[in-house]
Amino acid sequence: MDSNAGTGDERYPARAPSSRRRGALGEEVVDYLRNLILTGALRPGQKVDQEAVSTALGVSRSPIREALVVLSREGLIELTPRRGASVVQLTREDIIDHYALFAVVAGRAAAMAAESLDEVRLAELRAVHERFTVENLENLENLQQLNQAFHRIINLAAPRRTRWLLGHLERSVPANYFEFADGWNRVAVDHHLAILEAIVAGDPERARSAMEGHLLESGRAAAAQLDACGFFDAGPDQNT
Amino acid sequence: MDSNAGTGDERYPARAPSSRRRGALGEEVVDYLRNLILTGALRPGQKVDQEAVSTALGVSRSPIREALVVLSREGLIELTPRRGASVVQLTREDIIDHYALFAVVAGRAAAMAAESLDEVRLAELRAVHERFTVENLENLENLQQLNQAFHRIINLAAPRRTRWLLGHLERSVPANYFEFADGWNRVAVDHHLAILEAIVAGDPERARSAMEGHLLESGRAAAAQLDACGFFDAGPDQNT
DNA sequence: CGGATGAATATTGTATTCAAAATCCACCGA
DNA sequence: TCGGTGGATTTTGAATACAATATTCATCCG
Repeated sequence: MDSNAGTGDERYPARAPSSRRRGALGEEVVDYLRNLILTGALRPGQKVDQEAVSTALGVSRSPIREALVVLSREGLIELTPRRGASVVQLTREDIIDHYALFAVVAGRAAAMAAESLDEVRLAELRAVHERFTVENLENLENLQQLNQAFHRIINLAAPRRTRWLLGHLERSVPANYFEFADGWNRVAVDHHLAILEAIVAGDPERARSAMEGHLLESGRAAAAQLDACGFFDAGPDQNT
Repeated sequence: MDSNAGTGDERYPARAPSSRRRGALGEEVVDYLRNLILTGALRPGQKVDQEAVSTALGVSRSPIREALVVLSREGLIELTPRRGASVVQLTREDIIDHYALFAVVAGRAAAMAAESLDEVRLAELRAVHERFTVENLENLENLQQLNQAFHRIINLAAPRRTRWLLGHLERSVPANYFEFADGWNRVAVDHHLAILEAIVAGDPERARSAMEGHLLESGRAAAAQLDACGFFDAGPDQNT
């Protein structure tokens, strides 16, 4: 079977202890596992072995368990008492639904932005959009950052709880990993422009529907991407 | 006085080890702490002492820590590395905002219910509403259960991710503890009726707006109740 | 030959221990 | 008197230890 008998496990790529300060080890593990799940490295249905993750990251099981609890709350893994954690099978419907939720919540934020953004923020928004427009389409890293910046400025107009929820919705879905492949950014630029104009015009309803449309489209795009990657059809791994 | 003299801490009421099976101690603690926070027993800003909770519940600190992580994700406490957990100060705006989010998400569920509920579910919904209408107004326990049942049936029409989010939104807010005081149930009955009729009529948009209106009103009612209880104005406790 | 049985093993959930950091407090000097 | 300083104490975050439950696998019985 395995050559690295006992400790190593190639399902869980090892990682340097990381420079992150003590006190956030749990968060570290959350990010690590979330990545593995959302990129498909951990197949749906597959069991998450605490010991294996522990040795892979070189930390004890305590932070691992913390991370598993968090991820179960995010809906990425299922935690069955005494039987451990297993990766949840995300379906196409889940993704579409998730983006639909994202749409209504972000729509709310956009509407508020149209009502309350001051000139400074508007200028920032314009600037970010401008850079987004001219950015080299190959530079995915940058595109993602600019996209996030655009949305973050808008979300600032929303009250605390809404911002909090948007943060959660943003993190717990494969989006970022695939969204900008293909010609999606072309479309996104148009969408962003429509949103920007509605906000500048101070028209809450138009901003809302522009944002909603944008995210519903994003959902379809993400689902298509994931589909192409075989994210869905690869049936649940039976190493339960 | 408590038997555990010396170690006991009256801020954290002791509790029987509970019959809950091993494997869910963390959840137990989550519920325990959430109750203390949402009922105002733990004041905003107050630090949560792991050791005290641990001895109060008679469990080790491991499940306590798990619970704290969960509650921080729910936005009820703030977790600062190396400095522990403290109760978040929920403002009136937070409550209103929270219900507004609840409104748009539940509105989505209601719209879907109007489109897809079958006769069996509709009958259930009618039955629950009927009981809700005639229930003795003094019996808060029952009213809450019927209210939840009503909403649960509707939410069943929504896809998985939406149901998941609704569950979270429902739990992490003081609502249940105060919502039905005063004459609120009178109003709720009317709202529910409007929602029910829209769903029966198969009119998604009407169902959505009825549900949204209901929850926005609920938010105002909850905020008013909490206000009357001094939930907001009692400034942050400085036992940081 | 197939399925039940039960000991051996592995993995989990919880408790306990340990080291680092933060907090507290008495003492000192200005 | 007041504020700063240094060490004792407390409290946290992580590692380890331990007990209970699941899982595995070889054996036995039909």
